[in-house]
Amino acid sequence: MADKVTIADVARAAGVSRQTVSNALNTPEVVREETRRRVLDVVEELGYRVNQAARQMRTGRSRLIAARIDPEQDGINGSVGDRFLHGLTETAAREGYRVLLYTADGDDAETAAFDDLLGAYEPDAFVLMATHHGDRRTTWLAERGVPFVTFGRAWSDPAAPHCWVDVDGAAGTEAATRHLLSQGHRRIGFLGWPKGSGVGDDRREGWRRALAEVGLGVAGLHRETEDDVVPGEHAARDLLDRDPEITALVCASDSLALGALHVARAPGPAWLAGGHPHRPVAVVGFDDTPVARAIGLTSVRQPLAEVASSCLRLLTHRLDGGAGAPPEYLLLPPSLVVRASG
Amino acid sequence: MADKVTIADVARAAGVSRQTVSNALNTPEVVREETRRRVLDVVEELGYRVNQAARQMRTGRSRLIAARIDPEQDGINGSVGDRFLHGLTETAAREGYRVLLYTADGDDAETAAFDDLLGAYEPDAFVLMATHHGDRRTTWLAERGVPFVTFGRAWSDPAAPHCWVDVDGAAGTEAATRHLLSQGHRRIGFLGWPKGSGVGDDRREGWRRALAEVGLGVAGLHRETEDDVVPGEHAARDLLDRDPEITALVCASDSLALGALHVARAPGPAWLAGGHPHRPVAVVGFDDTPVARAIGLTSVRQPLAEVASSCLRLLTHRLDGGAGAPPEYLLLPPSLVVRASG
DNA sequence: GTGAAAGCGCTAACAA
DNA sequence: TTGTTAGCGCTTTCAC
Repeated sequence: MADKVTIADVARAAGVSRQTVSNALNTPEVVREETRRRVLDVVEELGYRVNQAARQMRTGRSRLIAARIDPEQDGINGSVGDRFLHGLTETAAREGYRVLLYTADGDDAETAAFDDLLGAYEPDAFVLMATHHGDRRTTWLAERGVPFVTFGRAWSDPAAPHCWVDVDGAAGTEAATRHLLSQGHRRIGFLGWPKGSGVGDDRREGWRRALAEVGLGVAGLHRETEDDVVPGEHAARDLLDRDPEITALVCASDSLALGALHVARAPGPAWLAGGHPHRPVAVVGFDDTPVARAIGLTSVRQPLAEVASSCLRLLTHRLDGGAGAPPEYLLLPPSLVVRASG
Repeated sequence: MADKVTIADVARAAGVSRQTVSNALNTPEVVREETRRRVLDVVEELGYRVNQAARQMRTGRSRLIAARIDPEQDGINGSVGDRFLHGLTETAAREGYRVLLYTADGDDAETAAFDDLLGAYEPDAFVLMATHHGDRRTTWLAERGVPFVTFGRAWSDPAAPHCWVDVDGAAGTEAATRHLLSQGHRRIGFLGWPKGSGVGDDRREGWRRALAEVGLGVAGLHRETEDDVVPGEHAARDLLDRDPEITALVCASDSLALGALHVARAPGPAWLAGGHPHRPVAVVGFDDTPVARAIGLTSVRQPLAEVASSCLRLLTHRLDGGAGAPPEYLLLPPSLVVRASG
């Protein structure tokens, strides 16, 4: 283990007091240029680094940001969270923060994790993913005045009572639908999640809007189901069977889109488990997961690195600057990645 | 922010000294049963949690384990690291540790990250992934006496100079090859990475072994290439074009396997970008990524949750118990997930 | 079995 | 502009 260099060692070597070293590092403008240089040189030379634990005891700030790592659900959508986490870790490091991981299954388990973490490691803030209606996590944190941002808007309270960053899902499905319209498709279905989920309703809305813009209705053109491959396949089959005119499907996720592809391709490739010959139908997914890339699925891509850096920016702004300022929020545009499937 | 409950609050409420509270929590056997009960009741009641920063200052232990989060490479293989990280976080929490994330691009950047982290947050240990020949990270840590485990054996020094957990890749490809043999395939090719990578050579060896066991040679039956879809496709085409008798391919990764599938299926599904009609060939991948599941690719699965928990067990054993004990290591068996592709 | 004292490394407040 | 003092919450040491 490398021998620990403390602020006292630096002070001694530079011939100043410990406090001056601290000032040179944390409040440089208060130290004379020459002194500052000398101190920083010694810091460099000795390889001194401030000890977080000691600093935390004094300042009450840990420079730790806590984030949950999801169990991969179906493994397809899971990649979204992982890309986000990566972006968060990178941006955080640049701002002098580190990401602390935790797991939790459900809102209540997660608030319990908050409690644990705050008691022990005292993270300065939390970054939450996948906000939803009636999210108990945000109220728990807000009640206790713990700083946090969410990836996902404040669905329950659109008046934005907390910081959030989100991607405009409706704009994504709208772009997807317009793309299909421009390809000549006139009867375009939608595969989504049961009503009541903010994200799902938002994505359906974009599709509806794009059709409405060209005077098309949506009656009988959509199905709602659980977000997984097999349910997606069933829903797609049902939809296509009942309406022979449908030539394209917009899906709320790549999982659903993959299910749709199982029935939408003619002839279905035999090795695509459960594939049944059907008529050719264009399919667009959502999230641009590795699976979409692998199978040539057109998909709506979320700018996850940008979402992550924005989350961190809002957070540091709040942490380092005005804690009293009104919460900020940010809606980022997605992009459409066009591939062979549509 | 929840008001902080300190050990002094607990001591006061329980009518004992601070020290007794500390003992009741950390050295229960030294406190009288009755006192211990009373203290623990108050701890519960007040929601007291030891402050890590303060404890760390005293003990020098942070109960933090640092691990790298990878940028998703091609997005396919990336899922391995993410599943591993998840397992690590879950097991760590059960053992009273938390996972601290960092990113780094290359060995040298990673050792720089070690230096930063050790100076500032003082993680108790590191968990490294993807060890390789001449790994500068392990020597850096070993030289400084920093505890660590690796997911991936000590390739450079098989005498096991450090703790590691790995999956028996050769056993995986051997099982895959045997499976294909049992299906009647007699001429089975291999798609892998350039020689010299520990993992790649290991996986090729399993295939070779399985063929040797039934008296088959490997001359002209393998290709080495970069671990990505397009190179995999080219290599597969080359191999299949030159040897018309090959009816099955074992691949060192799902990325390569996906590339192979682009040429191995007849007729290639049109929406699989770049697909060219070819004769039908069975394909087996490695890692059982979400992509494998999505496209029905038979693949070798690594028990990542078990790898993660084993890593943590070796680590805590070393951390809490004998730091002087010889390094332990563990080779876990993979399993074959059979799907439509082979 | 329990309590008092000391100090880990740092920085806020104040004094020089 | 620089130095001194104090104390964050905890546990190790030693006295009782």
